[in-house]
Amino acid sequence: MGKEITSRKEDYSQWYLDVVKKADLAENSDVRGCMVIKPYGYSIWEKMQQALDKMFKDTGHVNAYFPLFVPKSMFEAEEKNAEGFAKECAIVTHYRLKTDPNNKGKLIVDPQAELEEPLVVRPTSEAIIWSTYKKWIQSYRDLPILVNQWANVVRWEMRTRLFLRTAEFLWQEGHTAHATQQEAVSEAQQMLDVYAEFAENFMAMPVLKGRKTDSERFPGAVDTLCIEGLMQDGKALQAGTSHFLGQNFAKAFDVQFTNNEGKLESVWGTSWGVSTRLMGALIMAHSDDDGLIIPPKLAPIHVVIVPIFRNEEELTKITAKVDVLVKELRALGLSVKFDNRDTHKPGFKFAEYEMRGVPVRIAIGPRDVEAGTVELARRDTKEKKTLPMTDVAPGITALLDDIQQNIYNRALKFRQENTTRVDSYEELKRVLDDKGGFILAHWDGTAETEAAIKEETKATIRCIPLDAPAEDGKCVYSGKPSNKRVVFARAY
RNA sequence: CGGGGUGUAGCACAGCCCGGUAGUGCGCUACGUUCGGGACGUAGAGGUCGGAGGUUCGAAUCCUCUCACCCCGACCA
Repeated sequence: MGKEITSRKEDYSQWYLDVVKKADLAENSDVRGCMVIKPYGYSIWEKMQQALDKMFKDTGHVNAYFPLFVPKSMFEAEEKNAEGFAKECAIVTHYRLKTDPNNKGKLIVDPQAELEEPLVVRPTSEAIIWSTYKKWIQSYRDLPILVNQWANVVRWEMRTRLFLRTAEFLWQEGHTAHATQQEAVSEAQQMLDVYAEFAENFMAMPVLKGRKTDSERFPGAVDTLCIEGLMQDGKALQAGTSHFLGQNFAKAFDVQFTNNEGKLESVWGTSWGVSTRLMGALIMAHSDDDGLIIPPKLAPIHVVIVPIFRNEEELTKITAKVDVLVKELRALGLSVKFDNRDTHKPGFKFAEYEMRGVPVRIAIGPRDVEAGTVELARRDTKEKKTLPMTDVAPGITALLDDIQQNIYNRALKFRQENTTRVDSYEELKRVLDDKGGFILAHWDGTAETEAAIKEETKATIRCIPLDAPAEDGKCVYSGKPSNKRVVFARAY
């Protein structure tokens, strides 16, 4: 993979969109900046949701749902948060249309129906949720609150890109409230770990866990943790964030509780989220020129069976064999599709399922029926082999595990090969232009240096890795002392 | 908001410079031959050429206005 794709970096954008289209995942909507997620794309997102939701439940969280609309005054309460999102908010100002007296059949906004107070379409839900938590929390006995919501949010970006940045997107946002700082800090850390585990185990995408710099921090947070993935064109992608909010939102929304000594204290909070952007990450981390490659753990279809037949009779014979196999595979908990359409030829189907990234394909024709065999092909390596039909079910679990592992290993190898340590600004610039990828360099810790490098190179500090070993060095830009390396990259 | 571009069939486009009443490929429909890696043939269906106005005997084509979308910047925890 990697090689062919990175050699055409300039075409990567188009290549990405091609994969989205070929795999039938999504398309641009007629609505500006918005996306239609097609059934197949959505089925992959559902698999992600299911896996994540289980992990949230396993760590003690429950789901709830809060309103789409946030009154402006409520939105403003946490100043930094409001300021950070102000530039990209959609606002509802009216609640009624009326027929246009000057233009038959058309409608106009009824000027008489202006809202007393405009409603912000949530770009994130801290405001509405913390204003609700105020009502839910009186005592330390009410804590912690560990709530997640699956929702859509709207951020009016100037430029959008399918999955990676759309005006409206689907996500989950966890919002927790705690009695102590320590507990909230641990929660933020825990959820970052959950995200990293999801990315690596399910998406087969290695990620760096780190901390954002001041300038990249979530507005209103005390600390923003993130996972950063590396895409095949050498650009970084922020794949998830987990914020320690301190008492900022509790103070802004006056959320206090009485502790077990009878004293009033402000609540500590966290929030964390991942979005349909993960679909973009999945595509850019694994796809090849033939389309998408889905890790088995997220594949809506694990195995597709394509019959090869010339007439009804042959199909009947094949179907009899396939029925047995399908039963065996489903008994193992796998999702199996038998594509017996007579409207498309086998070659067409082969290509179609490859574009869609189905991990395993089984072809069975008259020859196989005679010999009691099938042809089995794996999507990740394109390897094909013929084996006795009775061997399929016993070996399939190991095969899927192997595919999952192989995809991960490739991505990890790619990241390792595209992670570079540099000790000078010249080197940093050169690596950025020649190769891209993650660049480990010393930084003096100032926002000025960070901004200057961003201005000059378009590279940002993706994160300060949590596991960065202490190492004395000099900032590549200013020459001032630094005690560890941070990760620079150009990013999506 | 700056710079550039495009609107013609479901999709991708040609035609516009030089005005004469719309075409190609894919897709779609029917029939036949095909079917172990994206089939082929034949016959069809499908378009007020983004919108409004103007010039002209005649406008997809020229002029004016307008709307929409795309790309590059700015923006994007």
